[in-house]
Amino acid sequence: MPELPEVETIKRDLEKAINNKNIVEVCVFKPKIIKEPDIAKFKRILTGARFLKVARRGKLLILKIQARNKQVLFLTIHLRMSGQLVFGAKSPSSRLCFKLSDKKYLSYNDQRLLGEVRLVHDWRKLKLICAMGPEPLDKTFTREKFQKRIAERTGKVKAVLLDQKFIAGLGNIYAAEVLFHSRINPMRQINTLDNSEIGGLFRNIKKILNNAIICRGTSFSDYRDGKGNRGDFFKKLSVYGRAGQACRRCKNEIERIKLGGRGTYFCGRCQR
DNA sequence: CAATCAACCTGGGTGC
DNA sequence: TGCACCCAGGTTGATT
Repeated sequence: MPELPEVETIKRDLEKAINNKNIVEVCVFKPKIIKEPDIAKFKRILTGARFLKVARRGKLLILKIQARNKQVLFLTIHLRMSGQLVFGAKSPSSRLCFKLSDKKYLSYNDQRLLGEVRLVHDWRKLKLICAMGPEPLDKTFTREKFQKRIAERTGKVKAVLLDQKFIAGLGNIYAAEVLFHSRINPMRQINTLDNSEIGGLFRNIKKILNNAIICRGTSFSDYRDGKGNRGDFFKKLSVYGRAGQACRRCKNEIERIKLGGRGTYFCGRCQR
């Protein structure tokens, strides 16, 4: 479900909502999503702990916490396909729920149970984080670095964009949108891109992710922000989910194919 | 190796 | 109504 703009939106919402609040009670409804061997210990450590900060790396949410014994820990949450982290009321689809000191609830909802919650001393040591590519919106992620990374890769351009080791945070929606705006066919081998195509791809990654954050993400079906609301970027989608509809640029029919097991949308006339 | 596929899950939609 | 598919913002590991 959530890609970088959605996770960033949740991060910003939660930062305002839960910072400096204490956890009064921890309810675990589906232990499966908690990737810790001892659920009782997980609950024990978190009960009475305080939220200090919310951060994001790629699609991973990182909640900095201080336990009762003053030890600093990190609750990491990967929402995968259908996870939601919502502040406010209790939810019937809740899998894990924190009752906070202001009597409100922070609820982790996840219809498909594919999400992962961990409690760690150092989030930087997580395998997922160690393997993760650069943050696309970071100032240190330059066109030169992007070009260099492309030069050492092979395979279809869309598959590379989806690879979190190549770049962190792009998913199926934004990879499709970035390729449309860059006028590159998703099936192109990445080593056939010329300099101007690489430049366009680089600029569009930053531009589209930034625009999507401004719109508070894309709610296609079940994405919700930290307050339980939908995101507005779906109104701006050019290709994702638009199979059979007219290309906004050339009026050709948008195609849908399967690439790397994922639904892939593109305009066969605009994207070469 | 690159590409494909199944697995992890639940639930909504569609067509017979 | 029922049933048998197909689909879904992700990731990983096995196989060809």
